[in-house]
Amino acid sequence: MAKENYTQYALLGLLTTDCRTGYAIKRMIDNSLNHFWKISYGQIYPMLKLLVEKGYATVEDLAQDGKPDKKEYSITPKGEQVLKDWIKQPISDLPVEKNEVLLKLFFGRHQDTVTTLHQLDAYKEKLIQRRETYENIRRMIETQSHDKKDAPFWLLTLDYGLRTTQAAIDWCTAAKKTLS
Amino acid sequence: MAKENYTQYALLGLLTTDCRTGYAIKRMIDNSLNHFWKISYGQIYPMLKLLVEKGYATVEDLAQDGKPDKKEYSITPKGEQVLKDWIKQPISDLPVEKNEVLLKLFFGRHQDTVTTLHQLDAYKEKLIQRRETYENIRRMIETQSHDKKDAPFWLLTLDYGLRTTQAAIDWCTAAKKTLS
DNA sequence: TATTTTTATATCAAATAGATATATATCTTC
DNA sequence: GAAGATATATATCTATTTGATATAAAAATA
Repeated sequence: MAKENYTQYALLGLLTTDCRTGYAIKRMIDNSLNHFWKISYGQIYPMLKLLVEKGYATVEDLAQDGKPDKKEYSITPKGEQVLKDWIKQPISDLPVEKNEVLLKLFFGRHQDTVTTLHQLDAYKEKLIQRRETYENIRRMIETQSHDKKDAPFWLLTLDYGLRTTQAAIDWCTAAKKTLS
Repeated sequence: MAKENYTQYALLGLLTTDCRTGYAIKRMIDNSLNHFWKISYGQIYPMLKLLVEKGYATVEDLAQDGKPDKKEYSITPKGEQVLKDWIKQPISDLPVEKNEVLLKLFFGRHQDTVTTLHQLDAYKEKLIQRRETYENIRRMIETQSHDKKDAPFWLLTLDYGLRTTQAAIDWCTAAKKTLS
């Protein structure tokens, strides 16, 4: 059986926001969905083409004087229906989240404790930075007066990122105590 | 630049435990490292071959009467050094953990609240099951008297899984309250 | 004016995910 | 005791994803 094609739905969903070009979609995902999604151009551009082929989106080729062409995409009613149908589908099984730090710690007996503690420090630092990023996104969403319809949902997903990141930070503190 | 080859290190690491066949490695990762790692046979078998080619492991072909051949792998001192060198490397940037439920919730305004609440229920249920699995693994590690050297590290990684899963469960509770 | 950053599209190689094929052994249930 | 299910074990294949690179012009900055 073929894998679920999440890319398709992510793009359709983003076309219902202000994102209309492949570049804008990439930026949006990297900046505002980065607590639960990522994507590459190698996924975006072929998929945008496919969406148009399937009639889920339309494209407007904007040839500007001198500038390179710009393609603005819009979701169609058919595309909106496909998006809604997917959203209401039962959720699939929980994915495994691969974590390099935990993989190293799992084999931690092969290393001296001091080095392991340094790595936990570095990990905690990165997590704290991530938490700050999330706080910034939250402030951005809360201050932007437009997008009133989307905002509550966006804040909920952010809260997920904040809570799980905080739990990971707390774990770092506890783990360091255990090891030293 | 080529991506870090974590598969290599995961296999070398597991060869320092009781796992000696591709099948045993797969089972171990699916059962005991499933809170932070996953792997496919398509990664395992070619990589085991490669480890032998590189001199990081040796293989013993056990042709049993009637039974299909069984290949038992052992890590070499060279392989152990490669493993240790990798473990001590600075950790890389935090990966993005893709989450289907959050992607749907992000586009939640396209759906009625009741359906969304049901999906949050289903998600919470899966998280609770996951937490139970982790508790079971913890009991297994704590009761098994062998592996005294590895046990403290394995319990630390489990604690990570328990804490972040609990945070996600708490988020479900809070999110449902917000939406209803 | 020169350099850097941002906007914008496109493609490629390597790695991963998930499924399937094959074959035997063992365990369970009728 | 036979049938069916589950566990052991290796191998391969396709689709998808990742991360990098190429290209080019506009806009911002120094």
